[in-house]
Amino acid sequence: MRTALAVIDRDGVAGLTMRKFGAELGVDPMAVYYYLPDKGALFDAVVEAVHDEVGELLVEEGATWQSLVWETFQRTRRVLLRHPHTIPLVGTRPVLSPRMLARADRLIAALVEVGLTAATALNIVACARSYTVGYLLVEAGVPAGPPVGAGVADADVMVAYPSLAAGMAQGYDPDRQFGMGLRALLDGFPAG
Amino acid sequence: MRTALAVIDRDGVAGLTMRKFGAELGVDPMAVYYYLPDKGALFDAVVEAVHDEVGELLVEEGATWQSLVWETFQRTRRVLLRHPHTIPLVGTRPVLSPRMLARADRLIAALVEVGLTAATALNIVACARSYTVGYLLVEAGVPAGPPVGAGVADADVMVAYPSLAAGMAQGYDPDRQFGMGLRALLDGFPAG
DNA sequence: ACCTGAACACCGTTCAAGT
DNA sequence: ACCTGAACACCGTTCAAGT
Repeated sequence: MRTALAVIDRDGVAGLTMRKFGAELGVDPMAVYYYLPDKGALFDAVVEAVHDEVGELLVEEGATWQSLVWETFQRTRRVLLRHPHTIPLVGTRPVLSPRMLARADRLIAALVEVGLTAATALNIVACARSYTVGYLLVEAGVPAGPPVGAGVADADVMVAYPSLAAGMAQGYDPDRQFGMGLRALLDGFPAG
Repeated sequence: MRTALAVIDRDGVAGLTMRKFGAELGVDPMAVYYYLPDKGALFDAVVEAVHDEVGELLVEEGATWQSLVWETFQRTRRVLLRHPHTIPLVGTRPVLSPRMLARADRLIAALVEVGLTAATALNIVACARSYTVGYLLVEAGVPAGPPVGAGVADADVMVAYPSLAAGMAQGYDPDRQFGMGLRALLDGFPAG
């Protein structure tokens, strides 16, 4: 699976071919089908490998549910930025493997331990996860299918779309913007 | 483009083939290339058609920035639920057409009119959009590539993952959960 | 048990040719 | 200007066959 992830990082998800994957493993392309039922299983394995890279939080003294959720999804973002081609896969393929479920279970358990109900914890995690994946998709996601055509020149934006231009005037800081949204989501939740 | 969207709604994005698209139009499959440079352009046109369906808000007396953003993304969700196969496309292909930019510009302008700075308006819209797309991706998104394998039976979840099971005990209401997260995002934003 | 290789039914895209 | 059809270089997957 490290091989599959490496191929995706290098060539994109369209570049991960059953044939190429076999070749990369130094094996007949079709040998892969002995271990994996189809290409979807290969994708799911890659998604799981990415989640493994996020790893698990250890709950420190004085942790709050806000700090746990914040740290979890900041880490998630950092990992996804290292594997931008996998973002559509991660957002799109619900992997329900035992390892994945166990990890989710431990996160919910940790949040319950610091005072949340299980139902609230699940709500917050689901929303924060949606926000994170959605944000990464537009921040760093590589378009599905062929590349997108050229956009619009900056000068055009300034004159034709004044409000947009005004909003963008002081630049765009993804780190800061992602953090603002995640912070807002946590601060605004009727949970504490 | 209505034809292309209809094909995607029926057969999924993998089912929208340049060849099938031509056939559906009653024309030689390759005739499409006279009008569109490649398949990416076809995807972008579909994304634009979906955004057109969301339409535009009219700003009523007494509107706040919260009510405008709320209404915008509730509508976006409703439209995406009608075209679930397009969600990965919408989340993934940044269409910067004049029509799209003009619509974004008018939304920002409306938010400035009710008291936000342009920069803040852009931040909020970007975050709310990320949240919405991310949420829909897991709520209704159809996995990229081949279908995902079978998950885990409910009974297994109960015994092996107790915290997860406790959180899910009172059921899952996507409408309510989506609304909670969007509300939290708006309430928590340091903007008012 | 594990791998091979031919074959099937497709793709997106190019390009010379038609009207 | 607009459309056709053959061709190219690929795909994922199946399956009989090898060791």
